[in-house]
Amino acid sequence: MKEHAVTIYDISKQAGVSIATVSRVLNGSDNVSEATRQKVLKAMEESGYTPNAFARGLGLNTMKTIGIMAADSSDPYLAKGIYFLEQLLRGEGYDCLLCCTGYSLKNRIASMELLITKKVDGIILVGSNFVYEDDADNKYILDAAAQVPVMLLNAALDAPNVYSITSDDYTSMYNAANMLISEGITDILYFFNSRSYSGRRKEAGFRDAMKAAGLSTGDGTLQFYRGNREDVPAMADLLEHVWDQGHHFEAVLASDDTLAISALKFAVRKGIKVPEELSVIGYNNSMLTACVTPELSSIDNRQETLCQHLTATLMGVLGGNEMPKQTVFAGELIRRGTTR
Amino acid sequence: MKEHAVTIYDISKQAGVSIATVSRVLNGSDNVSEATRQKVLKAMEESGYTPNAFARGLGLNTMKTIGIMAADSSDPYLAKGIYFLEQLLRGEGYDCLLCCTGYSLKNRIASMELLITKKVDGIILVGSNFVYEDDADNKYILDAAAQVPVMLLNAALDAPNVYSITSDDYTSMYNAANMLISEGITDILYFFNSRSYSGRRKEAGFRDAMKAAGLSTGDGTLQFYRGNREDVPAMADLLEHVWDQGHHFEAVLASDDTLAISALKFAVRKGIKVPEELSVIGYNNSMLTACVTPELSSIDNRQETLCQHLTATLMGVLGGNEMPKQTVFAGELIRRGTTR
DNA sequence: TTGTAAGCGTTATCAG
DNA sequence: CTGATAACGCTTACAA
Repeated sequence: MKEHAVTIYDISKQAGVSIATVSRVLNGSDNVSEATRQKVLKAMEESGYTPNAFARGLGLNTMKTIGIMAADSSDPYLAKGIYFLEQLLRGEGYDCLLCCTGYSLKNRIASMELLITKKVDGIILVGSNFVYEDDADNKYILDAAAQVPVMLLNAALDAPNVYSITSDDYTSMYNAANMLISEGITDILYFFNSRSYSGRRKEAGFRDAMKAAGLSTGDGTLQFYRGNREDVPAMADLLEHVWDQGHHFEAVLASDDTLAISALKFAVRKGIKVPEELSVIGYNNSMLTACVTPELSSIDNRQETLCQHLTATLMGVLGGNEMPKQTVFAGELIRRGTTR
Repeated sequence: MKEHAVTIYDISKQAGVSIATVSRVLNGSDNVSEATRQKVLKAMEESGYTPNAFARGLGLNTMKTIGIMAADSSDPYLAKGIYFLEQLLRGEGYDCLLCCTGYSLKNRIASMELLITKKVDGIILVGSNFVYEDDADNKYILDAAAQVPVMLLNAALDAPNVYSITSDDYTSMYNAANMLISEGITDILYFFNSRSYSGRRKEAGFRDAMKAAGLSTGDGTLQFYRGNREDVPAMADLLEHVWDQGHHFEAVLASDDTLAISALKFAVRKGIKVPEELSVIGYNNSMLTACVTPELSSIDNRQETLCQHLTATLMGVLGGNEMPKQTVFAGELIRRGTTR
């Protein structure tokens, strides 16, 4: 199982040329006569030669690899992003080194260093939770950016060699709240589970829409869920608790489809009719929207578009071009059965 | 941004020792006096030295990387597997190169070769869809196994240097069907969307349970869904169509949670009560089970356990130990609200 | 305990 | 168009 691997020397011998020539045909150089090229190609074919990626990496100082970091690659939303990115990058000839970092900063710093050590050509941070509120905590991003370009999917940070691609979460949430308000709904519960960069943008959008309509956002209008991100029943419990405390609401505007799904579960428990008595809007427009009845209205943040743009930008940067530091795409509310 | 990288030579000079010594402290060799070790460590610290991974890879012929292949890393079930594996492998000091191959054999062969070319230390195929019914189609796995160990998560293939870790899908499905039958349910619809290795095992389990009970599995008892794996409404359409054709059923036994969810959607459309008039059982025990009301009964195939075992086995193989070629774990039906 | 020097398999720079 | 030959940065016998 470990025969002596065939190298460029073997090929050069077998084809009766120098290793330089072999290397040339390997890299598609023009300066090779068709005759020799064929000789070399034939030798490669016959001996089943595969160039050694490490040696090549050493020479070229790259192995065409991009590091992808995500808190949890099984989170449906992040998983989609990773999937799109992997496909796109592969199309550009790059492989992806995946790093699931969890949510602890310490872990993230370690992962970042590891990727740098492995000499990836660029790093993509998938998910807004990588950008912290406290600037000091974002130092690890700047440090990495000193070595390789860092791309932020769904988060923004203004720093040298970091590029941000985001959906306009603020406006999306503002518009969604506004739509509810324009239907005469005033008791809106804002349900969220993250204070990440985009989490804060969303929240601001909601608050501003309420303020613009002269509505209060006091006492329990915003509910933060801090438990497990997959535990839908626990989320429903929280809503039930709020309701039982006497805080009734006519709509739930959630920062995530999972939270919105839990509102539906809550409604069933309480016998509240959706959407007649309760409107529900989620975020991310994930496959979960189709899993429930009625189907969930949700804000689509155009992940695939963001990923395409991110990849194109990264390729531009790696190609030595000047690229836009921040790009923002508009989101869109997809209306389904949980809104009137 | 591209200062001449600091190498082992710089350190050796700065510490006043040879590069061999530097290399020794780098690799934690015993044969270094504490005094010199400190000198070297200090030099490294001061100059912010990071060993070049490519050079090291060239010398050691490994970069401690495992290739992970999956059809679609955003499929919730596969995503979970990838997540567990990545965590476990990182714990062992390995990084993961992710390859989303889709379902076409051609693509898979290419991805496989690519991973081999990049000189990964092992390859993990996540998902039973990598093992085809026609043995000739599995040649790409054997070819890869000639170079590096290949691990199969949830699929089995008997070949040199390939190791299979599976859940006993046959028995799980057999038992689930049996449970329904023992409750007096005879009109069971088996709803599936894959003819992969584990897909075939599940189907066989269902068929055998029916046969053992003297029940027929003719005319439409098994329904194959061939559309998009996320399109729940389309799945519900199929069930509705079957029902409207006059084939009524008292239970849906699904090969996947998504399919089971669609049965719930179908039931709501038709006003059929679950579980009183219709029992539903899914497979994978994913987070989807908690998203619906009533919550979905589902078969847990112990992904995390499988992943742990897979990782341990792979580490054993890489360590040169003899390891079991095939391991089977039992699954378990988690009963929730969609079964009586 | 430490140093010298020979790889590891490419790429790239020069001459020819 | 082609061939020597020097990097690339590290590991590892083999000497000392």
